[in-house]
Amino acid sequence: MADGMSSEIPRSSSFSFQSSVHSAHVLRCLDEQRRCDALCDLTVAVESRSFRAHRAVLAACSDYFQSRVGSHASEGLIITLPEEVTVKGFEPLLQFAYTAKLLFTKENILEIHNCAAVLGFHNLDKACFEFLIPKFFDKSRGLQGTQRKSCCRQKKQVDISVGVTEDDDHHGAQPGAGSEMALPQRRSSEIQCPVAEMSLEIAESHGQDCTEMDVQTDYALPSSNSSALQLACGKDRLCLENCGPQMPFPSPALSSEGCASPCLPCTGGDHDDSSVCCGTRTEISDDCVSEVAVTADCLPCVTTSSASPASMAFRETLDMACSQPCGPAPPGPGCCPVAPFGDLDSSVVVGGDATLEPTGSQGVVDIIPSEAALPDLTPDKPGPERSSVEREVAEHLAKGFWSDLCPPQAEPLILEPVAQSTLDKTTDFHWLKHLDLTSSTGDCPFLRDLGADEVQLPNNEQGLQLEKSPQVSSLNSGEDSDFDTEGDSEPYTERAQEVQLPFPAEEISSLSRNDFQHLLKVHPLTREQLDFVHDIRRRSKNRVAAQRCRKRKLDCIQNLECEINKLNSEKQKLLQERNQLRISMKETLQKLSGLCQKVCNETGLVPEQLQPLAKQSALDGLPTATAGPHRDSPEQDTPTGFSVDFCADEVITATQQPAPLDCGTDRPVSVATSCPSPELCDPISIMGICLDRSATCVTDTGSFTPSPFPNFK
DNA sequence: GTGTCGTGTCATCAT
DNA sequence: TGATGATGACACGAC
Repeated sequence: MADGMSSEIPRSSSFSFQSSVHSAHVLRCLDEQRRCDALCDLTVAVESRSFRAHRAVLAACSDYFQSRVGSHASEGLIITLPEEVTVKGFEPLLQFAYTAKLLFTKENILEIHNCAAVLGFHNLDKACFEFLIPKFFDKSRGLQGTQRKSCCRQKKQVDISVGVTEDDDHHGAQPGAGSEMALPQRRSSEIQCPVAEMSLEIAESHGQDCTEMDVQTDYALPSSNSSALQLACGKDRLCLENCGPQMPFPSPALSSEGCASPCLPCTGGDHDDSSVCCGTRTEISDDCVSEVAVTADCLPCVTTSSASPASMAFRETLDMACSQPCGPAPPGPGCCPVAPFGDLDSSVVVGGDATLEPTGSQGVVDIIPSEAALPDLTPDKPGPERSSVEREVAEHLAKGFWSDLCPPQAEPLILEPVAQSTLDKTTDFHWLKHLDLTSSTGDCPFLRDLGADEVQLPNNEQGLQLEKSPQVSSLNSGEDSDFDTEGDSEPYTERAQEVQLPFPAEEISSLSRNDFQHLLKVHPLTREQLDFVHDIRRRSKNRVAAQRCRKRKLDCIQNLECEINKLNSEKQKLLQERNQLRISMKETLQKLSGLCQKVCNETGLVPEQLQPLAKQSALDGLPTATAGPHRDSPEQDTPTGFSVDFCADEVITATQQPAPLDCGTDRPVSVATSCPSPELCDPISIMGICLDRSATCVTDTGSFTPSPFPNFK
């Protein structure tokens, strides 16, 4: 952790894990190929440098590239990036596209951010600025007893409750004391919090003084790698404002407790003066004089309250990004998987060598998803079908955020003794128990993104009452609800009434395993009731599993279709390349033929006489660049005499190809392309080939080898 | 009437 | 050993 931090998204399902491993492997291979310039079909020109890459990779994670390469099928595509994109900012993004790891430091973080905005790296905001930061705060849950304040109050400053680091062990050991007590020590220490770094960068860019850095947050952010960040953020005051005024809260409890996601998409409503829709608001100080708002998703929306040149420039950059087409990215803006390939384990490495120098100006950085920029997230536009991968990621995001944002103590469950003790062991989304989602499950941005609106939570009117914490583990399947349709629930309800269940039938399938067992313990059931309960539960689980399975199948089919298209385009490109090589070879042979004829005319020799001459020249030690190891083998003493094995062993020799070379087949291509370079080849031998073959080659316009894949054209 | 599609259910296997 | 998830197969209803 000398200069970076990393965070990975945990995987909760075997499918997701396997996919991530596969994706990671594929990406590693692609990255290797990119470094070797293998199969690269795209050249990206940035400033004075050029980067070779695979268009599919870049298009997969960048709206800009998707729009650019989508309409270009020609080979050798060269994309010159806008001036706003710098090498400094683009190179980490390119690495991010292949490795899902973003390496950035204080020096280049803003450039990366700008480039990401311009290029539409819609994953970065979620992967880094929205996802990583809360993850860093994970261990701050240890101080849940400390101060928690509403994030939706008018004054958006709440003291952060982080402190697991050694530093905070000293300063934050006082429960309830909050971070304010430790602020003096924190301010002068090194900062490694990326948000704080960004804020400082912006503040410094404004060239204004900031005598006090207030780092405040509204909640304890989750973090899996928090030491350095906590050290940093614990030394600053970071305000992560997450609740927009139009963000309805699931319950009054949540409203008061400040439960929201840092990347909540806009659900509609007007934007008030704060422009805080549902993004992450990083407030450095109260008296900041400038605000820079950046959308959390691919399309930034800038609201600048000052005319600071730096902020204006930043805004212009982001405005340009706004103009970039988001493209028909499958997940759509704002709902992209965290990693470029969605299922990849998203690791974001944060360079942490920055030092907090409280000399910057006051600045407010709002990371706000604009409503206009998130059309797909509006309720009236449900958007495309979410893949299981996206669902997994969103669930993780939701789990990571909401579980921390909604403290368990806020709404204790009736089943609390068992549920809480086994909370971490279960695989269901028990974290949702801490939420009061009775108002609308769509209030969770991640789940709403997945169509969780369709989930109807149990409406307990009898039996066991879980008034404020209904079980919604059925959200595990997203929109799949065990009783999502009245037609399905009626038979259960009727049957439940028949067997006189002491609790709602809905809970049978909605409860987690431990809760369910506890429920059975609490309510002694008859054999009939027990059978019914188990049957309901089994079928419900299986129904959900079947839905997931089918979704996965569809996703696989879609992925395969994309793969086929990709391979098709790749094949077309290779065919064109081969055709050009053939044309080039023909031209070369024609030139050689002409030269040979000229030599013959001048010397009065016939072409056949040149063959022994060439042979003798070679045997006499006439310089040939790459004489093959078996050059002196008697096999070369053939009537044709001229060998092309000087290029490489794998090159087909003339003796091994007694039949006349047909330029319309792969053989000439093999000869031509196997030769490292013309100057490395024996010109006399080439001339011999030319003499032997030119008659048949020069008139051939070339023909393609029949494809082994008839459908791939 | 028939084919297709979506969905639920069962059986089976793996974890 | 039981619970759970994944998945193939089948049935059924809607269109």
